[in-house]
Amino acid sequence: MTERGRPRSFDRATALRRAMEVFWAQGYDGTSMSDLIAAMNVNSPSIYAAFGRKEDLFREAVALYRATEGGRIWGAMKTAPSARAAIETVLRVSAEEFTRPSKPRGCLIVLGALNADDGNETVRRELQEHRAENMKMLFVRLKRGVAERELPDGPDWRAIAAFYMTVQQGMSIQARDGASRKALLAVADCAMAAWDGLVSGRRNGGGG
Amino acid sequence: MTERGRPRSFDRATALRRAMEVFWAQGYDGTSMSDLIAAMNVNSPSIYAAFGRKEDLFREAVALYRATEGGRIWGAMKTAPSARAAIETVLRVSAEEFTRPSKPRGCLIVLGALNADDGNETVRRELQEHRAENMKMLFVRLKRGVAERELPDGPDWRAIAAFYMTVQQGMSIQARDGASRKALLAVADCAMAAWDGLVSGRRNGGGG
DNA sequence: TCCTTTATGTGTCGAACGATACAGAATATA
DNA sequence: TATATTCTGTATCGTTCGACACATAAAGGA
Repeated sequence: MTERGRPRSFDRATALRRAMEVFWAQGYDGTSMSDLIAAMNVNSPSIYAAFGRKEDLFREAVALYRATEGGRIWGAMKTAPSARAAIETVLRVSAEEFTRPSKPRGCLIVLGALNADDGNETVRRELQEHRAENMKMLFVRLKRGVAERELPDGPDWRAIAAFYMTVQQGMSIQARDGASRKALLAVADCAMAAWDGLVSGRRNGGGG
Repeated sequence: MTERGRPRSFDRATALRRAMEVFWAQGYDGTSMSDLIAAMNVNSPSIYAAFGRKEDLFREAVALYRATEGGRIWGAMKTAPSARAAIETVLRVSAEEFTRPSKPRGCLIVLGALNADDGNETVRRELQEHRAENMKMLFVRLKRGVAERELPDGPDWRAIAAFYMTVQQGMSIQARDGASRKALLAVADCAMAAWDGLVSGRRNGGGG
């Protein structure tokens, strides 16, 4: 009852990682089966046998991305000593991951499928749900800070979570456009400059 | 020497506007000639005769977008009474435009062509240049504030311009994901909460 | 009226798309 | 060795893609 039949001639994990990188660089629609065949170095019948349809392969690539890159970015949500440190770390690690040499720039979850096409509606909605989960994670971390008396109860924490999520997502576009790691870290610093004002409830400064 | 030949049976400006909306909603790659034929209510040979290739039509649609939507968003850069007001207005008008009912959500310049495909490299690079122009416009407005003694000379204005550009671009993704107008306006407010700290040179607040 | 010019609708081109049929090769089990 | 099972490479399916040939229709100018 071990493995019957002809053994697989390629390493499934390696092929999946290569597929992930292609999807990451070119998006779901922008990646053709020809691209995958070339990158994975596996012929199409073997791809279909091992991973199912293109949509299934993409889903598995997204899962791998979330387990690796995503883990590096969002891991701080659980390990950081404070809500503020958690958010700052997410932004700073994002800046680093989005500009890692020899890896695609930006985030697969953000850039993978933004526009609705004929056959990508399922995939697009799934990525959208992942983005919503990330924002929720941020919101929950802030509310935890409130519950633990680390943060005050006044501010609109949902709006603040949306703000930092917006910055983190915008960084993907900046990275795609060639922004340097240093530039993205500076953007993260600017975003954190809003923290004190947001926490203290002063939504707008009075400068002019 | 007036118009020779059979007159055009459709209104060119109307057809272009409809093409713009389809590109806006679905992106360059996500929009097929069939989609355009249906939306413009014009057969393909007439489209090619009036606008050239799909790429040319997209370029003209982008120009129309920049002249209309783009003008509403970025017009404040020249009319606002201060650099701060200019940026705040850009963000707030973006929030409104990106969530206008019966129009596609988000920004065509940001969402139109993010991923590299086979034949969209030119289009992608042009949108990227438009995004860079917008950031430069923001930067120039800030430097003008410095030159006019409205703003101090110390801060890293390039980083600050990149920050607000990142927020504005991130708002496109939020809008695509269904964020309400109110939510996006709150994000804009949060971004403006960073202003005083950024201008005064305190990059990070000390909270914790 | 006849000719030139321009636009239209039908139909279709070659290429690329995602997805498989099929026969043969390589393994475990009987 | 024989059989069942699984994977591999070749070749191709039907569809859709962007783009265009062609004949015809509708206008102005001679």
